[in-house]
Amino acid sequence: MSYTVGRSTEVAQPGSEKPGEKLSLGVAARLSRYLQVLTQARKMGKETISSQELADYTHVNSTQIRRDLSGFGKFGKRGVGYNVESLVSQIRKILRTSGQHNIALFGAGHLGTAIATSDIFADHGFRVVAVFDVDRDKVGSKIGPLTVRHNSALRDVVEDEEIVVAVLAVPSPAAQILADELAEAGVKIIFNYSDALLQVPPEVTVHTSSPAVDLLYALYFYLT
Amino acid sequence: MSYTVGRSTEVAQPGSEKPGEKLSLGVAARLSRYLQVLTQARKMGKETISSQELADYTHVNSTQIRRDLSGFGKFGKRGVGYNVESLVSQIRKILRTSGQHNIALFGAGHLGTAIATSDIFADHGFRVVAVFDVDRDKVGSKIGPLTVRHNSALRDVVEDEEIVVAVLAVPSPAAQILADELAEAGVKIIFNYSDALLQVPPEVTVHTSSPAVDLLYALYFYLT
DNA sequence: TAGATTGTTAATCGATTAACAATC
DNA sequence: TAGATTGTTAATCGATTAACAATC
Repeated sequence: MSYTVGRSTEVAQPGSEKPGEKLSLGVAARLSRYLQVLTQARKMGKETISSQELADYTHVNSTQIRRDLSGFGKFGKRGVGYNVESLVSQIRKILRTSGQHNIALFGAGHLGTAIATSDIFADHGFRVVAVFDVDRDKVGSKIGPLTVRHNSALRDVVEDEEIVVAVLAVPSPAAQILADELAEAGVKIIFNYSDALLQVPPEVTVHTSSPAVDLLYALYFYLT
Repeated sequence: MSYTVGRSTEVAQPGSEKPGEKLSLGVAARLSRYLQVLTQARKMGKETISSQELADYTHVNSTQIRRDLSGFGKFGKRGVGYNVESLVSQIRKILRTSGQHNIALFGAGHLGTAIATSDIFADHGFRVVAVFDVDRDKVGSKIGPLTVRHNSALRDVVEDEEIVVAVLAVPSPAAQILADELAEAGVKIIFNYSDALLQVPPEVTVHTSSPAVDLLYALYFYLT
């Protein structure tokens, strides 16, 4: 941790987040959120967007949005707003996620099929390159352009395709075993759709999807 | 809505979040997060949990967790931790979401089927009471115990079942039309799985699921 | 008792916001 | 030019954390 040095010697530049420094959790979370709305807006053919519009969709204060963005450069045009297309690529650059990322999907049931055939991941530069299942009846069948493989091929595929992200759409009892194998194989991020509480080594990050909890949160603000 | 009264007459008690006051966004979000982990832990048969364990799973600082909780009462036992079962019900009480809530699901495709047959919602007190689709081939078929109905029955069902929450697992082009009808029918919370940017009246809250954006966020911290 | 973990304090740090000049 | 919206300041507020006594 050496930012004491960075701080003291650094001269603040006009648009001045220090490029070497990690974004704070809050900033990274908000930038991701802007990106979500911008991607949707782009898909709907919107060309420019104001900080106020972004605020309406994200529920983040408009001043904060302008502040977050202006830390990295002057992306907007006064009196007009931000160009959607260019802001998308700027934020992706800031989040260092401009490239394509290969992901492996586990579980070829309803949820797995829904994920593999939707473009929610594709829109953000993620490509599902392999689908796995343990059910011999499913192995060999097709989901879109992909052929379902057996879990036992996991290790090879993760290596060959340089897979960093795995998505688990499997029943809870299967999730922990799979998490162990994935960590072992070198996967760094596990996106968990099951309700298992996964134990993983420190270098692996687990993100558990929990729509019901998001709903509880929304419901609280409706009820009060 | 009568908490103005509650506010002015209230005297701050020892563990003293004023019961009449709304939680801040941050506190409500964190409490929801604890609830998620606690629910998983309970399912796995865990009886007590320490603030440190909760911190490991939620990535929230353990001091903050103790602080958040102690604002509402003394729920823990020194030297032991928190009782999982009782903490779940305490937090649900604080979030005022102890009851059962009926939800309507739109879209009987792969995603809709996955949602209807999983217990991710049921575990948190949400019950899917109706599934809708526009496809005449699907209408009348069964998903678990539920019969798929045509969207045209929306209004009646929302009224009869007092539905406040709708989940949209439909293609993007259908989402906005549905959102309009739902707002009209009195639904207050729309959980959107499509990538449409929904316009709704101010009394309606939209929450758009975006796993890819969550992944981008996780990826940023892996890459840096 | 000894060890563990809570509840709480006090100090710091970062997030948030209103306001407005700059400028498209 | 007139209207709109950004970029930025300055002031406030709430979140975060380390530390430790209380106590199970």
